[in-house]
Amino acid sequence: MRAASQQMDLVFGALADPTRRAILARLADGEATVNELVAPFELSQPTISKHLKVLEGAGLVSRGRNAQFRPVRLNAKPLAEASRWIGDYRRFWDESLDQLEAYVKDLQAKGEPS
Amino acid sequence: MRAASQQMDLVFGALADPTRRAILARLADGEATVNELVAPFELSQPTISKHLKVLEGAGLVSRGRNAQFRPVRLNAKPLAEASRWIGDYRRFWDESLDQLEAYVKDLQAKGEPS
DNA sequence: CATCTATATTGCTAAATAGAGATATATCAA
DNA sequence: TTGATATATCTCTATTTAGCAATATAGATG
Repeated sequence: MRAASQQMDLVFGALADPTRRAILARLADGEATVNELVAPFELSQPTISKHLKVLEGAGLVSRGRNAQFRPVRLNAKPLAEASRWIGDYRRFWDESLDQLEAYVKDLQAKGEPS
Repeated sequence: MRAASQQMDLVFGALADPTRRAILARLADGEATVNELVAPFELSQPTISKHLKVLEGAGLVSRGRNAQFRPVRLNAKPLAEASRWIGDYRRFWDESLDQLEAYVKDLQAKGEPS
């Protein structure tokens, strides 16, 4: 099994490209053929196929078979891991520092809240 | 102002490297000097400095000044954006397939385009 | 079979990246 | 001032990446 950290490298690396994020956004509306994914971009078909390979390597899409089509569908599971990783930093952004300090003091004073 | 999409390229690109993720994890415990960040790795100081530049370019860390030290501290705000982006896909992983299908059917019943 | 369509693969180039060692700069301390 | 420490910058190399055009393959259809 691939180390979790390597998997994160692949997932975040895949998300680092705007074309690939746009492909995922498109796939959120349902599966698509490669040509359907090529259409909105001014990029060649081989280039999109390469992006799809990166997404597939990260586990973010999977491919089917339907005659000469290889429909692409979203597989969001790896995003759950990525979300969890980022979530560990939530306390650093969703409260101002003062509020965070107050919150921590409140925790210490009262015990476990929601 | 930098386009939001470019900012995401930088943030996800920064997170795609395990050394940089480890640096952020370390900074969650408080600010650190460059040498303190070098110590846990078998990487040279210039290499860590380069990673810090990438993190700074993504807005994920900021630098202070204290004598000859340039303390590095976490700036998690850009992670909020990244989290929001990923969050748009939450419904694809935090519900069972049956529930997802029900959700899609519900959308279709309400006339939401696919 | 011949051909058309969908997609993958190959081979290339240019640019970006991670890493190193050497050296420069800035500040402190004696 | 001299030297020590912290960090940045320069220059180089190897690897990876995004992109393209050309070509190969797989399946449908005339």
